[in-house]
Amino acid sequence: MNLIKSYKATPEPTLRRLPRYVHLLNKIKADGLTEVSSTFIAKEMSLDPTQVRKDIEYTGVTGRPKTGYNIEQLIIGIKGFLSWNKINDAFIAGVGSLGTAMLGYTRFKEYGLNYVAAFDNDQMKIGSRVHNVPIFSLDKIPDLAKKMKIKIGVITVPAFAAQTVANYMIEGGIKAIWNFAPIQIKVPEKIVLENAQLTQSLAVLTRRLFEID
Amino acid sequence: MNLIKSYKATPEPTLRRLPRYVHLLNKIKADGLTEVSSTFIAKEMSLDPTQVRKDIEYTGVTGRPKTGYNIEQLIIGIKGFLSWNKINDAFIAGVGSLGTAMLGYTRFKEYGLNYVAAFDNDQMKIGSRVHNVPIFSLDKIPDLAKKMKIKIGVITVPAFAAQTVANYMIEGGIKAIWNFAPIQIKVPEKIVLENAQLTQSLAVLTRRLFEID
DNA sequence: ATTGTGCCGAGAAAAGTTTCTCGATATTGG
DNA sequence: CCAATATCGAGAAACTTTTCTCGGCACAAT
Repeated sequence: MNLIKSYKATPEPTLRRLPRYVHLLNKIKADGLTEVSSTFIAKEMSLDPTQVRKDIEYTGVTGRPKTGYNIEQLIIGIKGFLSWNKINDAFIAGVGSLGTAMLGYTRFKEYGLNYVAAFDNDQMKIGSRVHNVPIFSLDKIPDLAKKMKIKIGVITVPAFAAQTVANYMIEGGIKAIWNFAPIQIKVPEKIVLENAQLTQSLAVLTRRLFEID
Repeated sequence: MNLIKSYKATPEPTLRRLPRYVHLLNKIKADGLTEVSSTFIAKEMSLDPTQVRKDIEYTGVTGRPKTGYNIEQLIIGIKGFLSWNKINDAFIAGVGSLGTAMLGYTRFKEYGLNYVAAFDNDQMKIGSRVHNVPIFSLDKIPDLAKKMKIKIGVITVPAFAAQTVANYMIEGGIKAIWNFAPIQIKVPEKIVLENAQLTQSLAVLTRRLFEID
């Protein structure tokens, strides 16, 4: 047993389910309910009730026999566990169609993500604003990231530019990279790299479609 | 690879890694290489070589001792396994910022995904085209899907409209739904539902960022 | 107050996934 | 040709995640 680690890393499947619980909870809260059971959540999401309870256990939220969990408390608990209850300032590199859509997606603030600066190599874009976020040249990333103590960097540039951008971010002290470019980025071990290529999800869809026949 | 094994459902983690192999393989193929080993792939992607071999085994592609896998053959094999080597016509419902970005993302054709029609409730949009794809009213989905024998439906409408759209798609005989709306959709058991909310990926990123401290 | 029911939470079991070990084999260099 | 080496692929082991089982508790109805 590792002494430094007081808690064990949360399983990735659990982390991927937690936001889906939040979505469901927001909805049933809007319907006027205040308490919810693992059984109910499981039925709504086609999961096993025990699995729901185990997932919730990771967040530290506790329920009560017979009644279940307090919805409000559960939402706050999950969001807190994911650091979504505070503002996480972030940089985004690449103001193409995906980058612009990301900047325009105001709901991200519900998840604590706040874009404070965007970066692109297009001279036409540099100096302007998209959805009220200023656009700078890509090579300004290291300096600005250091000054603003940014921890999260989002990469929405084309594949060929992704590694360069990632290097800029790491140089600027960014700790977590959300990579949307369809390429494998190399980062030092201590940097958190989350690949969010749509193709990953598409692969699950198209293969499962094939498997059901 | 025997016949029984090919009927066994592929693990989801494997399916999520396969597209990342394709991205890497495309890159090293462009660099001029023709053969690649599991060791090399593993190093590039920070994985275990055995895991890479097991993943590839699912696709049916075989390698040779000492040299490894033929890159071209491996790309074709993975794509074929994911049904990406043929055109999969799809509908997309919701022509907002995300839907528009999806329609503009021409690379999807590399993955076999071809949008043949888009749907929205905005009267201003209906009848026009976005990225050369015609836009129809949402309630036209069932009829058109039946006529065109569409199997894949993409949902990029706001949460409140997602279930209605999903019902239209199912009514139209669509077999696989790629849901980007931040809500849990209910579908019959035989329908493939893949949730692609960005928040899932964001949750992994923000929690891991917290855990490294 | 008592009983019945639904649910949480802990621990065990089962299933699934990743990693380890090793034999066989293709290729390279002496 | 032969030895050295890198790699695949199969099976076993280790690890992780999911599912099962059950004891205890809160609440509701009798």
